[in-house]
Amino acid sequence: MALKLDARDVKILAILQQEGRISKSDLARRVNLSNTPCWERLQRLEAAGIVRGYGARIALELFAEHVTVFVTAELENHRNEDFVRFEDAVGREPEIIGCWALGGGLDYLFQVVTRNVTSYQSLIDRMLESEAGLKRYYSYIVTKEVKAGGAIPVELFAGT
Amino acid sequence: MALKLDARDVKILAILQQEGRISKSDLARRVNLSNTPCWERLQRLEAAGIVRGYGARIALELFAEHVTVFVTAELENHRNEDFVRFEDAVGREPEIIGCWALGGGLDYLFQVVTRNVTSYQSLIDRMLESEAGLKRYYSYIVTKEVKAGGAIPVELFAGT
DNA sequence: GATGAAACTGCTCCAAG
DNA sequence: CTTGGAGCAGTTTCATC
Repeated sequence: MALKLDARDVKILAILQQEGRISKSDLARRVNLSNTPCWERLQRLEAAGIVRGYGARIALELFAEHVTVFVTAELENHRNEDFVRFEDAVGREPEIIGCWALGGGLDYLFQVVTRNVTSYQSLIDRMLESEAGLKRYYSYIVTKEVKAGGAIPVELFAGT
Repeated sequence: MALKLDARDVKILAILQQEGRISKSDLARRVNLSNTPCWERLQRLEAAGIVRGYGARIALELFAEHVTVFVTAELENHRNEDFVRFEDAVGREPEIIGCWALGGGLDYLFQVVTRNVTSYQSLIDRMLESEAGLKRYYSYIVTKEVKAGGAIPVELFAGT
């Protein structure tokens, strides 16, 4: 690991995950530090890339019909270049908002957010016709988001 | 849908998803608006709950060993109260950072971030022994995050 | 919608303990 | 690590076009 974090650093991360636009003086108060050292800690965390950036959480359901689909994928071949090609294809599709390589029988799981099942099917057709190397896939349509944007439980990793 | 958004609102959302801590005057410049009307739009978006909040993106891999696991779950029973009980159990576990109800044969998919496979197994044991109603599950260990924290492609939903 | 400005709050850096 | 503060930048509200 690049950096050793103490409990205060971890608390800073936990707060920022939930309240990314908190003012730095409020943040300092929340971790029982004065302004300056808290600011320096945050600088270090950002410089080290541990805080990768900040983003707004958007409630898409409030202004647009859409579908979320999880897809398990198996590739035709399993040479290194096949994985690279598939991952490039995934990177080029903005509707694929997450993708994970898996151990075991399946190669990948990815998450699609798109307008409707028709546009979902277009995406899959594009993946099949391109050189992505997708062999078999299975689609799981999401009917309800039970828990989303759940923060990483950074507290679990304090002092590791 | 609660609110009608025009192309500028959507652009504001797209920018805020990626740069949640951008200053409001910079944001105004980016959408070719002056300070005041841009600020009013953002107020409306936040008040309507479309901007749900802001959060830092954390690079956990830079400071802690951890495992990510996706789990498909099937419940013992399928009465309304069974779903409620399971979803409550999910809500109580901070290591479960995402959970989606699925159409088709499987009931749920959820995502776990935890220290190691031992702590993952503890979580599953806890779910099995509790009244969550978990019958069958399958674990997919993540070996690589190919694409994560991918923003919702809000541009797709402009003018809907 | 644009502009300009006033009053305020917060940020960044620095000095001194 | 603390406090205090100087100078600056960003925020929010207002009045005017």
